[in-house]
Amino acid sequence: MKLSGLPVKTNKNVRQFESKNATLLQKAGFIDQTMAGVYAFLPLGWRVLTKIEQIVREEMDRIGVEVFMPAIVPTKLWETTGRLETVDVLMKAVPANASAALKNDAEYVLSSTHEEVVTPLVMKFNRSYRDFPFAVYQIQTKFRSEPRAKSGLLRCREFRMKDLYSFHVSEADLKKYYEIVKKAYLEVFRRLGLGDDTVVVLASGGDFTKDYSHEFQTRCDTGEDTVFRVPSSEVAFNREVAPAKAPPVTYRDTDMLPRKDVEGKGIIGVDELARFLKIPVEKTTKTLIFKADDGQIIVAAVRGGYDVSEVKLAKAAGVKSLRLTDPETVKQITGAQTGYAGILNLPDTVRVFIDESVGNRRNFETGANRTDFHSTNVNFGRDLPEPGRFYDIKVARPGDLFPDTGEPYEVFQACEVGNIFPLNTKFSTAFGYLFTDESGSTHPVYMGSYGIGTSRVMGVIVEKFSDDRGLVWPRAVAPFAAHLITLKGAEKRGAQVYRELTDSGIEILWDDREESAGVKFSDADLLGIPYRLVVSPKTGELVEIKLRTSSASELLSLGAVIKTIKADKE
RNA sequence: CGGGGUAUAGCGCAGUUGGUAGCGCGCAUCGUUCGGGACGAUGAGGUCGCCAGUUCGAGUCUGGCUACCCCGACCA
Repeated sequence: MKLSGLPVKTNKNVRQFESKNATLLQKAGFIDQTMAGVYAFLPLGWRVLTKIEQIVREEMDRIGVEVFMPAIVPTKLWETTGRLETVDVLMKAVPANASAALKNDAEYVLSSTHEEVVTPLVMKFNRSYRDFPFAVYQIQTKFRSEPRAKSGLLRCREFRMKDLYSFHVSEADLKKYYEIVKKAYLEVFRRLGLGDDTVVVLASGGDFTKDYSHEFQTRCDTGEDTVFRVPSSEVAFNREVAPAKAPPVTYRDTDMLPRKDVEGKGIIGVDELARFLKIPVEKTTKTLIFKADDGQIIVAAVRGGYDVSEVKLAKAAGVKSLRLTDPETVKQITGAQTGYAGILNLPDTVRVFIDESVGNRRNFETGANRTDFHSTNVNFGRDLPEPGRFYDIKVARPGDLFPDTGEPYEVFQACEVGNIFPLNTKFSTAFGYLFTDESGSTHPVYMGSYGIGTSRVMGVIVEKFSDDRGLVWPRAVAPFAAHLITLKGAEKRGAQVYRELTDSGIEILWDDREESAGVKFSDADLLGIPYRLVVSPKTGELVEIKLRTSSASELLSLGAVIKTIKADKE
């Protein structure tokens, strides 16, 4: 392809965004922002995305069959599963004006995922145990009304995703296939050049399952997830579910001191409180009061500096969901206004969950359950009974220990590039998808769903591989294998080299513009194509070849250049 | 959803106490350059986000809205 033919130019002066991918991809003319979280893919960007998706397609074709489902679907399907009301990023398409409404006043869901489409689809055809297992996948545009789109391609409202759905007669068969998908995904990320930095992470199963789901997380400082990896094993957790043991407190109190109730009006929040009481934060206790979906009141306490994990707390309490209670309920339960809740003198009617980080401390602080007052030098066994058991209901933080082995976690930021879910029978039950077994009786179908965010992967690759001069594409996803620059005085030779390279099957981008050498070189760096070839009056019958990742170039014959580039293919 | 910032030429930005709008890049024409974002000359290009208001007069002041960017997500 000739660069002069591209209807897109690089832009020397684009705005600096926080994320490299947003800045560089726009500077190099790979994408263009239409609105927050919505981008047009320009010729070079589209080629990259297509390459990423082709790799995904090749690996998915080994374990499933490609289909293409609609993006706008009837709201009824989402009513059937109850998710029309619960998925908080779901968007609708509605008539834009009165005359459109007059002709067709229907509302449609803009799909954010396709369980609601694929389940009724495949149940039309597959009802016998003989039809199972099977899996279908698609690569498609998805819509999610993110409250805050950000970081270029990493968090979009409209984005590209590969979604695979599998169907099974038993949970055991689903689990077997689930492991096959896991392997296929790791192969995808290896081929995309992300293999060394992508780990399988245990995450919350959400509504679908009590078990963990699995996320594929790529190390990336711009990523929004925090991964807690156990150094001595392959186990890693998303922060939201990482089991955590707090490190021992660092202050040393040996004797119990007399308990004091200290007036501290308006002192709310552990940092302010610790300063006010002149005690370390780790001596304070944070107490939160929740109401479960079934109405029961749940009091949760963690050591100061920690946050309560609603996911862990809900699991420990055996409830579906939790919400912080309103100030009036707080007052009823603690007898104090919001801000002074503690674990002393709580009524028997509430369930109390005390995190293990609260234990093993002498003379700690807790809210006095009395407006304006905080209790200090509190001790279990004296001021309140030793709890029957301590829980793990805190959000893990760096420095925490993996409870099973006691070793500190390795903690890093990462970006979720893939996610696999055992759906079990949630959707088959909602849609009444039953299969008939050998004996003629019917059972719900077991399902799994598996996603890879292909446009997000493109952003992650930029975050990881770019440098201060521009993009650096791994060979497998680069828009072209080589970038040919012809300098003034070598136009004829350049055209000949271009033709021969093209004929040899190498994907080549030819900068045939009448620009200065400097512009061409810096654009070549910016576009980040793996090989740079230069033909100039100086190179004669030879061609200069240089890797984007290296500063050393060499002069080779055209034949040797072709050989070198071809030999490097994956 | 809460907080902060921004909105002026295709892009990035400046614009003083309110007085009729500017720079750089890019674009067009000509000339000189040509292995690391070259230079000179000339030129085109703007309802200053939208709606109200104050004023003789608003890019500038006031109110409202919208969009974009950043930070934070009920933390007792």
